[in-house]
Amino acid sequence: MTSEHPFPSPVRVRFAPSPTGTLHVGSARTALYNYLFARHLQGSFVLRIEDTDAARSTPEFERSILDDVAWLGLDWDEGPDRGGDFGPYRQSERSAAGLYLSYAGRLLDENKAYHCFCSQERLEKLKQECLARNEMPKYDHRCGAISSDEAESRLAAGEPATIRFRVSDGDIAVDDLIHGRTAFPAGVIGDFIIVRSDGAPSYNFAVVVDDIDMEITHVIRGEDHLTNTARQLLVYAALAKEPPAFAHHSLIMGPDGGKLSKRHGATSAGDFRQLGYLPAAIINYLALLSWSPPSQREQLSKAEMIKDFEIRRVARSPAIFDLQKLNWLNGLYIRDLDHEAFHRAIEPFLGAAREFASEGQLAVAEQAIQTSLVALAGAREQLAAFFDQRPLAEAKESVELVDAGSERVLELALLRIAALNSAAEFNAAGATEEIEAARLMLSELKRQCRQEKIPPKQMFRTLRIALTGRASGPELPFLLAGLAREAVRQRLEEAREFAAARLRGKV
RNA sequence: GCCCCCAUCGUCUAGUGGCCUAGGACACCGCCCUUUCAAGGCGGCGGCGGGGAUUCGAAUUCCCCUGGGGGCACCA
Repeated sequence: MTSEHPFPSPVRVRFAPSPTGTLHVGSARTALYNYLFARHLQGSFVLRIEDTDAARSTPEFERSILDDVAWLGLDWDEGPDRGGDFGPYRQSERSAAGLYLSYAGRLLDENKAYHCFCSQERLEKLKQECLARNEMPKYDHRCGAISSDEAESRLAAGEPATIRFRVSDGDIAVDDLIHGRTAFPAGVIGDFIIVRSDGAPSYNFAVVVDDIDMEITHVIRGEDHLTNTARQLLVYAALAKEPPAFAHHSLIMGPDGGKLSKRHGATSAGDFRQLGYLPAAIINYLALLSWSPPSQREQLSKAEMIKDFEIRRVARSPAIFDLQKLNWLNGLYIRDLDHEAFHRAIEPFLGAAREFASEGQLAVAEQAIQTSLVALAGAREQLAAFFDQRPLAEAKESVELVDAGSERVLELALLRIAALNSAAEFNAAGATEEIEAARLMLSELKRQCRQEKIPPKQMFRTLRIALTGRASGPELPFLLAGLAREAVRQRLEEAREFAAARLRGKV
C-alpha cells in the first residue's frame, strides 16, 4: 500500500511552526522526521513560519524556535532567516503580499467560495444546536445562497465578512504514508472559513497555498492534523492542484497516558537544553520514539539516522515520553565526549564552581564526574565534593575518624603529600598525569597500611571522609588530584586534629 | 455527542501467516568488578486487551467489544 509510493526526486518537505510558544518536544520530533526524510532522499528541508495569528505570534518565539531547531542540529535549506527561491517564508509577509487573497479571489470567481456575513453569535448558536442534535458541528450554508450582487453591495457598505470554502459532496479519502487510506464520510465537514474578516488567511487555506507555492512534495506532521487534511484535500481539488503525499505520525503522551504537558515536567527543547541534555541525545531519543532502524540499534548518530530513515518504519501508535530512557541515552553521549568536548559542554553549567578551581583542578574534576552524569546540570551537585567541603563537626560520618587506625592513616597520608602537585603547578593538559600520580600515591599508601595491619577499606573511607565530609563521591585519585596539595594538606590536618582531640577526650 | 486514528513486556519497539515455547532497549531485581556512588560485564523478572471469523496454521487477515488518543474555531 504505502511502501511503493513514489518519492519524486528531489523531494521537498517543510517544518511549519507557529511562533506562539517555544519548541515543544512533539514539534521537535516533527521537525526531525521531516529533516531525516529530506536528508535521506537528498531533498530540501524548508522552514516556514505560520504567524497568521497576529494576536499570539511574537518575533521572540520565532527566534527561540529557530534557535532550538538549529541547536538540535536540524539545519534547513530555506527559511525566513536565510531566504530561498520560494519565499517569503513567513505567512504574515506572504499575506501582506496578497498571495492568499489572489487564490481566494480565484475560488470566489469560480463560485467555489463565498462571502459569509454571519455573526460570531449566530455561529455559536448554530454549533450548540448541532451539539444538541448529537451531530458534528458544521456551518449551515446560509450565506452560500447569497447572490454575488448582494454580497458585493454588503461588502461595499462595509459589512464585515469572511470567505468560506464551499464543500462539495462525496467522501474524502486521505492516502497516508504511515496509516494507509482513511476515508471521511461525506457531510461531516461543513463549509469552512478560508479568509478571516480581518483579511488574514485561516490555517487550512494558508497551508495549502504555501505548500503549493513552495512546491512541497511531502507533508509530514502530527496525527492531530489528520482531519484537517481532509479539508485541505478539498482545497487542492478546487485549485486543480495535485496534493503532496501525506504522513501523519502519532503524538507524544505523558507518563500517565494523557497529553504531554507542563505538568509532566520538562517538555520543550529549551527545557532540556537548560538541564544539560545534549542535542545528539535528544534527537536520537526523539527519533526512536515511533521510529526504529532496521539494525535495531539504539544509539545512532545523526548521519546513521539519515542513512536508515524510512517513513514506512514509523510506528502508528502513540508513544509515551520516557525520561529514563532519554537519561540513559544522554549519559551515553556524555561519556562519549572526549575531554575537550566535555569541557566545552559542561562549561555553562559550572556556575560558581568554576571560580574555585585552577584550570588543572577543573580538568581533573571534570574527568571525575563525566562517567556519572545523567545531564550536565547535575554537575554542580557532583562537584560539591571538591568545592563545598562539609565541616567534619557537621558530618555524622566523621565519627569513623575517631579511631587509632584512622588517625594513623591520616598521618601516613600527610607524609606522602609531596607526591601531589600544587594547584598552580599543573594545567588541563597535565590533569591525567596528576590523577595517575595520585593513584600511585594511594597504592603506596595502601601497601604501607597493610604492613601496619590497617585494612585498605578503612584507609579509603578515612581519606574520603576526611577530604569531603561525605561517605560517597568521586574516586579518591580524582579527589586528591583535583583538590591538589594545599587543600589536601589542609583537610587532612583538620581531620587529624579532629580525630586527635576526640580520641584524647578533649571534646 | 459525532467523525477519525491507535492497540506486542511497566515504557519505547522488532515482528508483515509457519523461522515466535514472541527478539532488542530503558526501567526494575540479582551477581561480578570495586575504596564509596556511578559506569561497565553477566543473568533474571516481564507482553501479543477480550470475543468471534478466515486458515492445515494467526501477534500477524476480517468483524465486534473494550480501552486510549486526536478532531469537531474568524488557533495552528
